[in-house]
Amino acid sequence: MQFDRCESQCIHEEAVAAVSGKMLSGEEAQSLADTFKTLADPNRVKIIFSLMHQELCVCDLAAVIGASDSAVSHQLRMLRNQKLVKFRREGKILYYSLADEHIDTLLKQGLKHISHSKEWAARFLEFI
Amino acid sequence: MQFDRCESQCIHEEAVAAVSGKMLSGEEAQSLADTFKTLADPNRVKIIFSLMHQELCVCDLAAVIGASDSAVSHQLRMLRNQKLVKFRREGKILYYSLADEHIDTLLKQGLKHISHSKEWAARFLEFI
DNA sequence: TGTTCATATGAGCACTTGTTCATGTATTTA
DNA sequence: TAAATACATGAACAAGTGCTCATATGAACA
Repeated sequence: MQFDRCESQCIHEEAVAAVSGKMLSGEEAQSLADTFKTLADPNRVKIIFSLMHQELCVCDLAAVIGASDSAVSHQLRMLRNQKLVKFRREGKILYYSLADEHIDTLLKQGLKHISHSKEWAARFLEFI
Repeated sequence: MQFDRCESQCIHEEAVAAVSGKMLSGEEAQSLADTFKTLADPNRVKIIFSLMHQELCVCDLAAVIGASDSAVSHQLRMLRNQKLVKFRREGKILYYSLADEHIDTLLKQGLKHISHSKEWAARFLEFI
């Protein structure tokens, strides 16, 4: 492949070749990164965490996480684009909920990693 | 609680109270966000993905993901700080590997979410 | 129809992120 | 000890993010 593009002398050629053969494409890595990026903000984490318990409208979410309606609406757009949440309309009110159960698992897996270093994380894993 | 801080009129009070009682603190939400933020970059995703297959040194990683040694080193620091990777020294060379098996699961869970909309993701889930 | 309310959206701005480039550090080897 | 190698780090800068504020949309109701 393009070993010549590498600037270093220390390459283990077989290892590099083996892993390169299985590597994600740039676009694939970007998609995965975008998925995690969606959960890479404390307010969005709080939104997902809230919706794990029950569906909520925009201003309920704003009240729960302590942000403005507008800020929450902006974040919800991102969560919608990444298909992490869905909504149903009832008159003027939009009720948001998680798009599927994988989101739930994804957040729990994050908590599981944190529980290695922080005690509080283990507590949440018991109750959700 | 601090319902008076909310700017809206549409609050479902019981729902907000119920969820508020279980809500993550700001610090806790930040820790969770930081965990996901660590995987929110395509080059870091590629690094983790590489290390799922085998341990690699810094310049191997640079060759595999197509970035400079320096860029990779900067990213590895972040992955180290968040305890996603560990390393062992052998002479001048540092061999990096995943810190534990939860990282593996975390990335797979991301792939599982993507596989809802992208076919390629399902293929990776079969082989890793 | 006009008003109100719940939510969405665009512009603008402070802050953050990821890279490059130059330099520093630690280990091996001459 | 001096030079070379593998990696780390700091500064600096372009690009991206998340908020606020002002405005738009769309549904209900008088």
